[in-house]
Order: sequence, then structure tokens, then C-alpha cells
Amino acid sequence: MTADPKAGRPSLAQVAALSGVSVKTASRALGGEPRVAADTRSRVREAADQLGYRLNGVARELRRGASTSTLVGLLIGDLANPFYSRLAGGLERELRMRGLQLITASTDEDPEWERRLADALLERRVRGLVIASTATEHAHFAAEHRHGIPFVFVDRPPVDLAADTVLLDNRHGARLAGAHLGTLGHRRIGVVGDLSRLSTHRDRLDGFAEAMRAAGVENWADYLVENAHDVVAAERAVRDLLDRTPAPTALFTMNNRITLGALRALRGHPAPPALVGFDEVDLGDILGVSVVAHDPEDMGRQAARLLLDRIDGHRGPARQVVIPTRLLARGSGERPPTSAGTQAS
Amino acid sequence: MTADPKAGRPSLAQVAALSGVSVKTASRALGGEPRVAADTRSRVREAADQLGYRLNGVARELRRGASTSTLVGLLIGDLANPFYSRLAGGLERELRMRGLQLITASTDEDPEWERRLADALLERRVRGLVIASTATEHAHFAAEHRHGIPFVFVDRPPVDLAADTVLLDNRHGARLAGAHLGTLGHRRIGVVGDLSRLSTHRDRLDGFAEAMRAAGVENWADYLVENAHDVVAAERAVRDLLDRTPAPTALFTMNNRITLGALRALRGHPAPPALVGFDEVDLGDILGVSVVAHDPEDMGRQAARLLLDRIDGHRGPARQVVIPTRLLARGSGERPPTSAGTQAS
DNA sequence: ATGAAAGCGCTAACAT
DNA sequence: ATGTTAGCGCTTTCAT
Repeated sequence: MTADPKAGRPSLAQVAALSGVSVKTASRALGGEPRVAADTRSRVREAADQLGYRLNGVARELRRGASTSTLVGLLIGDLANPFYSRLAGGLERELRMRGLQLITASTDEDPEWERRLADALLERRVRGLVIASTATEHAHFAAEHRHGIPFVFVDRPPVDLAADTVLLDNRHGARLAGAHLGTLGHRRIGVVGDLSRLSTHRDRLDGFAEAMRAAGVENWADYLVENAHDVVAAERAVRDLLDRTPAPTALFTMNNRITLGALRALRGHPAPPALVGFDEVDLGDILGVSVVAHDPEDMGRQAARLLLDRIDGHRGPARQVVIPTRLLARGSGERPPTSAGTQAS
Repeated sequence: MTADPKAGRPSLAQVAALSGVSVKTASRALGGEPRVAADTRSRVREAADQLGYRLNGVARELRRGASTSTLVGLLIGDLANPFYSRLAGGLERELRMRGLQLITASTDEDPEWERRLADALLERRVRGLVIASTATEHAHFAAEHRHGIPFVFVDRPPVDLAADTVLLDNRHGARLAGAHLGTLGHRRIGVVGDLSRLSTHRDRLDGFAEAMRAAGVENWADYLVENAHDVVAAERAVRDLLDRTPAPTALFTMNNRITLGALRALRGHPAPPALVGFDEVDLGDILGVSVVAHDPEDMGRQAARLLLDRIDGHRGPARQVVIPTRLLARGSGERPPTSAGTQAS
């Protein structure tokens, strides 16, 4: 009656045999093609239902050629980071309007795993690939890219590969943060950053350094801590900074996770230092956290636009879109230097 | 010299031709099989590099049969919801230890889109499917399930399908919340819930109702608002509740997004009502938000365990794992009824 | 150590 | 309206 679990999934040939037609007719009937008699079609459908038949998309794609896939891949560092998940959301909605389906995988900031994920998706002939890469070179994508598979790099630019890119204006945002704190008179600013190899980190650091130079702050790097990759590490880094003598009067936390760690470290602090974070944080408006904000959803939308253009056959040189960053003053970043107890120097 | 973009990707046959060996030898050389002469191997590798060859995983899978896929699919309502992304994280880490790769797609709580995503993944013969389903019946998965594809339902149980399941103890958690507020003397409790068709919503509502009955609160449903699916809708719903006369003295927000909406609505409120939310919220500890907490990562891990068992050939009947829920009192839920201005009745 | 032939399940092209 | 043939790119026999 119904299928044997061990027998594996039924093929079109079995459906055809059961309904007494040829394989091609069965294919036509199930595929909704026009030239099929109504009763033939229903007979084939019944047979398929009875066998629990499902089209083998692998075989179909092999036969039809890759360009029929409706799947677009997205590789990001961490699903649980709201920056990435909002980016994914923007991308997904835009693709869906074109009937494309987004599948997302997490690299956990491991270049080797990233590569294996990219291989798995490319081997399955996804229609395109959007990637927030944690790797430091992308030459191995060159052949694939040349063969016409659209790549879009988001958040972090490609290295040794001329591909479409959507980036934040990291440098500008960090400069705003530095200038803001500098203008308020802060001279000892604890700066906590993510993995130092990431281009986003370096760009933000450059922007901040510019602002420090402009404000005439020497040796600002004395209060710099890098490679605080998760909330726990960030919290520890901030505690360590606050324990120094003299203590910093302000903090610049260079991404959303680090800001969360800082907020934990500052919890219950009698005279908390000023705080400006990069990236929005959930409830940041309610908590009054000043941040360098931007629009991750828009980043996703722009990436989708670039990708869809390529899918539609656009052949031009690689394009780059820059998403603006702006400072939102909500209170935490406006605390003056005196609020930090140990006002030495 | 290098490949023509229009020519499509090179096949193994082209690599073989260029290196002057048979297709099978090329396959062996590239696949790392033992019986190949060292210089043959390197010649084939060079030819592959030169052509920009990449294995066609579609063809490989067709030939080898589906059981070689390393991809596991996850379907969730919304990537940006931290509950789902943490669940995905737990699942992902567990699968990765077995060399399996997780790909996640978002249904946006649309049953039709969910079905299309499931079709796309099943047709490509993923190794297994984990699904937080928004659909109200799953009979269409029956054949696939019988043919041995492992399904695990998370957060929401399958309907008309006997498949492995991992659920929260929603009823218990909501009962705790209701009892907690009831014990403090609250009698008018604004209850805000998500889509009423979701089983999680119904179970939580049942649990809360039990607690209300036990506390002798009649007509608690007068302050019930359902179908507040996003933060904006939740904020509006809470504002409306607070505008009623008499106003509720407490709130039970039935998921994380609704809790966020409530926190926005309560911002700057002179005498905020007590608040207990279901699900953890980011910074909830710092803000002092009382919640019914649970462990989404563990939910992912348990789902992985069930899935891996099936992949390893386990044949038993469908199993169900229940993840415990507990109340975390952090301040917002412990405010007494009097704190709400309009103490009428 | 290498090669030839067959075939996975499907669809495009060409009959009828 | 339906059937026949061939072949997508790979791996699995089974030779040599």
C-alpha cells in the first residue's frame, strides 16, 4: 500500500509504472505542463500520492543546469548577533519578493568552517552567495565568481577579489564617537574592540584615532583593549580598564556585544564613565545608551539589490555601497569627565 | 587560458582531458583516493586549478544517493528573534561536532512560505529537517517522514504527524507567572499574547488561566489582548490596557517581543504596573525585568540529539523532550498592586 | 595505477 | 496527447 521505509524514496519511474504511462508523461502531469489529458493527470497524481512521491530536486537541477535554483546563501559570523540577524531580515524580505529563498549559515568567525560552508553551498549550485567573511583572503572564490555566480560581500570587504560590496561607514562613525567624547573633555577613554584581524575593527580604530589626534589626545592607545570577542570577555576587559589608576573617564565599545559587556560591568557603578557604543543595542533607547547607529536592514536590502542585478545579467565592474553611520546621544555618552571618581592628572 | 564566463563551469571531463587522464582517474586524484600516482595527482590538480574547476555536488549527490548530504535544515519564524537564534546556535554547535552543517531559513510565520521552504530543502535532499512550524497541519510531511528523513519539531508540536518533538513547558511557566502576580495581590492583570493560533500561545494562556482560577480571579480575560505579533503592536496594546479604567495593576507579556513593547510603553511611567514576561530579554537582568526563563540553546541541543539519533538509524516511536521553565524575580514582577495609580474597585 | 561502461532521476529534443 | 532517446556530471562496478 504505502512505501517501504527501507526502499528509499520512490522515483518518477515508479509513479509512471503504477499509473501506466511513460516517465515523461508522468513528469508532465506532475509538473503542470499543458499537453496532458485531464484523467491521465489525475491518475498520475493519485499514483504519486499513493507512493509518497517527491520530486528529486537534485536530479532536476543536474538536468536543467544550475540557473534554476531559487536558493541564495548567506554566511554570517553569528546568528545570535542582532546586527547580522537584522541584516539577514532585510536581505530575506527583498529576495522573497523575487521568489528567491534565503538560507543562512553561521561561520562562528572560523575561516576554515566558513570555507567549508561556502563549498557546500556552491557545490549545490546556489543562485548567489552573500557573505560577511571572517577570512583574510578570497582568491579561492575567483574561479566561481568568474563563472558567473554572483557574490556580495557585506560588512567586510573581499580581499584579492573584485566583487560587489556593502559596507558600513565605520571610520566616520568611530570618528564621531571619538570627537563627541573629546569635545566633552574626556582624555582617558577606554576603547574595547573585537578581533583585531577584522577590517571593521581596524577601520573603526582608524576613525577613532583620527578624532583623538584632532582632539590632541596623545597616548590614547594606552587604554585600548582588543580581541574581546564575546560579552563575557568584554565585561572582563571593561572591569580591568576601570580598575586602572587613573581610571578612564569614558568608554568607547566598538560593537554591540562589547557594549552589552560594558553595561554589565557598569551595573551599579556609583559614578559610571561616559559610554558610547558602536552598533545599536536592544533597549538602548530605554536604557539611555549613546551609540553610533546605522541600518542593518538597509544593508541587507542593498546587498539584495546588488545580487539581483547580477542575477538579472548585469555585467559591470564590482560596485560598492556604503551605509551611513550617525551618533545617537541618549545620555550615557554625555556624562562629563568629572563623573569618574579618580580624576587624577 | 582561464575559463570563459559564458561557458559555464568546467566539468570533471574537461579537467581529465586537459591533464590527459580518464575521468575516473581525475575523480580519484581530486577526491584524495589512494590508488593514484603522485605526479598524476599533481597534474590533475594543476589542470583543475587552471580551469577553475569545482566539483558539482548536485551530480555527486545524485550518483551517491541522498544519504551523503551534510546539510540539515532549520525553519524558524524569524531570524531576528533571539529565542530562535539562540536555539539555532545550540543546534548548530551540536551538529557541527558531527560534521553536519546547519542552514536556516525564515518562514515569517507564513504557512505557505514555510511549505515552499520545506519543499525546497527536502527536494535538495537535506539530511534532516528541524522545524518551528507555523502551519496547522503537517500531513504533507508524512510520506517523506516514512521514507526515513528525520524531522524534529521544536517549540511547536506537529499536527497529524508522529515526529520527534522538543517543547517548552509553556503551561507551567505561565502558571508560575500568574501565581506570582496573584500571590502579590494583583487582580487586574493585563495579558498580552501573540497570534492566537499558535500552540505556544494557547498553552501559556491555559497555564495562566489555571493560576487565575486558583487565585480566585474571575473575569481575568477582560484584560486579555491577543495577536500582538510584533513589538509595535505590543506597545500599542499595552498603552491601550493602561488607559482603561480601572487600569491593570500588573502585566503578563507572553513572549520576548511583547515584553519589549511593554517596556517601551512603560517608559517614564510614574507608577508602572508590575511586569512579568515570558522568555528572557536582552539586558533583562540589568533592567530588572522579571521573566519566565528557559534555555533556548538547550532546546537546540536536544533537537540535535534527537536528530542525530535518527540519522544514526534509531527506529523507535516519536519521542518528546520538554524543556523546563522557571520564574526569575528581578524586581519588575514584584511591584505590589498599589503602585498602579488608579486603585479603584 | 588506470580506464570503460553503466546509471543515479530527471527533463529537453525529437518523434508519433 | 503521449512516448523514445539521450544526457546533465559524477561515482560505482568491473576490467586491465
